[in-house]
Amino acid sequence: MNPEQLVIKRVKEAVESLYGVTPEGSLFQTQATRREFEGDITAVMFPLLKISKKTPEQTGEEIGKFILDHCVEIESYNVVKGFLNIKLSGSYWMSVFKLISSSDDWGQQESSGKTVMVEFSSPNTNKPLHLGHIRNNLLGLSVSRLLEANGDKVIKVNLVNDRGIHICKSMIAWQKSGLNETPQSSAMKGDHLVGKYYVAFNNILKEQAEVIKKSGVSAEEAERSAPILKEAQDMLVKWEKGDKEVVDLWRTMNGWVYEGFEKTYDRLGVSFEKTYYESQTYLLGKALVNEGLDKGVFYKKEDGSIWCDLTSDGLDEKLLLRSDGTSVYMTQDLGTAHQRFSEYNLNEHIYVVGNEQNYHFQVLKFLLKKLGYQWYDSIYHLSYGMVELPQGKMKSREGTVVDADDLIENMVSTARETSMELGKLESMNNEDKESLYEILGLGALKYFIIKVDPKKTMLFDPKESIDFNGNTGPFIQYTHTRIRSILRKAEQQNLLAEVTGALLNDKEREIVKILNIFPEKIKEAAKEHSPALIANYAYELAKEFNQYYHEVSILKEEDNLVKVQRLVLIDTISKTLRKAMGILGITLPERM
RNA sequence: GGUUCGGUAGCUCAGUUGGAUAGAGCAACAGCCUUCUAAGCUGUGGGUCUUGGGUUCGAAUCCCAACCGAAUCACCA
Repeated sequence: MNPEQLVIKRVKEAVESLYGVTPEGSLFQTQATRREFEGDITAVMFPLLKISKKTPEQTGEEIGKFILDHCVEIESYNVVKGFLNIKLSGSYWMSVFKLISSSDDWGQQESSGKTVMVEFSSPNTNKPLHLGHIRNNLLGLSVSRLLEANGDKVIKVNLVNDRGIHICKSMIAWQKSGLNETPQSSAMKGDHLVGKYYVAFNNILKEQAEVIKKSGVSAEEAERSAPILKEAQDMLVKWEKGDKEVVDLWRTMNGWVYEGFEKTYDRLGVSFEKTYYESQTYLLGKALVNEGLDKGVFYKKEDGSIWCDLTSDGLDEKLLLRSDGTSVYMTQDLGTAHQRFSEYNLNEHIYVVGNEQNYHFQVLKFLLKKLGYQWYDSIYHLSYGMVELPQGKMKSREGTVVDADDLIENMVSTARETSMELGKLESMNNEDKESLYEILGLGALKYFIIKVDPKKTMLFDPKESIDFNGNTGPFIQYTHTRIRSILRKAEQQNLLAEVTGALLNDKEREIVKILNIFPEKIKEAAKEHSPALIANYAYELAKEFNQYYHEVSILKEEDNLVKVQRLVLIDTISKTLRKAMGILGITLPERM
């Protein structure tokens, strides 16, 4: 039984026996005892005063004495103001320790029977991934793993925006260059090559607009009437008609982008069970709109466009089909949601999408509700904040966008430099070294981003991100290597790790307490959809171990029973760290 | 203007059923390596938890209002 549950049960028994009443459960409140006081669990007396009709101190004393006399699990108690601090017995904690250390996958929850779809990444195919996408991908990945740890079946999906005017822009610029560049001929990663032409398009557009502006029209009007934009629009029309030449080029250039994305995904450790392409889904949803029209929840304007009036819900009117009958973004999202809920038996559908689309998802849920689909409430928009730089927002026009591949490369280089400075890897071959730098660089990047609450706008300071000290991924990785190093030496000495029942000291007891809350932490984090909670947990555990490491010696401990039991403890810590960091997609190395 | 989300140490962030003297990291300063890996540990300084009301035995946390900041409210996606 959990310490909290145990204490609540015992306090309840005490209240019943002492005061002859059975109060409602909400009156029993516990919390972990603060460090400055002696004890493990603290029962709060204030809510019980109306029953005891005594002062907080007297109530605490009476209940404390009662449970001390009647329960073997309680070792001692003390009362401070209205707080009854209860210290549980060594044998109680020993039984907890045995339970945890004997688990082969501590923290993992049993199957919930739930199926959850997580959509994330969702890139456009006209330019490479940037820092914002990294936050999206890391969140999607870690939330997926978190839910799996929580016992859910997770289906990771990607919805690639592979069609539209933006990709036509890259195509036009590529055609106009006449260079026939390919990733092979240019030795560029495919997504970067296509991105280069997207930039080229915008440069030509700007030039043309400048010229037109001289004839006295506004800057906006000038851009709109630039010939190259017309060409892109014409190309989109051709694409929609299935023009062979255009479609072929579109396929080729998108193919380059996918090859490039694949490399970035691989490096990040991101994968999907299924990838959807907008070119195949953008017509979905029209039937649903007609359905809504029939049901009278949507309406048609004189020009033929179809809308939904959400003003009574505090929102605006929303367009669902254009007057020419073509669909908009929302139409497609209605369609894909419907398709997915029909195809899979989903208990939840999570969309990892930036908070600039909060309104969109709010509307989406209202529309589905109006259409009468019960599952509208199973949609969860995991809305995350923007990533800002010290100089402010990333702006592609000002060239302040942090490219994903560059960033990863920088982090790995920093790991390489730091490792070489410290010089602890002489015995390692080059291949192993390189893969270690990869693990460290990516660990630093991932942890840096995941540790902050998803919904908060976060600041990405490059200087801070390459600091591998303090609350960072490499700190936790380092902690792990320390443990592994001890365990390797223990193996060489043929020491058998074993729970011997040797008395746990204060620090060890503290560590067992932290290990013990890991399953709860996973449940809580899953409920909140927040991998950040797991990151903070891993940090707390790692910090606790490092203090322990400095306090006691493990291999030099003279009492063999204590020594071999400590090996079990640190092994359990290392496994728990691996589990926690594994949820975040971070690998813990054997040495560094 | 409407909607949504934020405001905690110089900086970046924890603090989630309301609980004791609000915690970490970075930066600054002072210590600790013939020792199981110093990417570590210990200590010092640093706070009107944006402001003002309210509820409560008790509020960073809940309610109301104001202020500041972000996003969004397209026949774009």
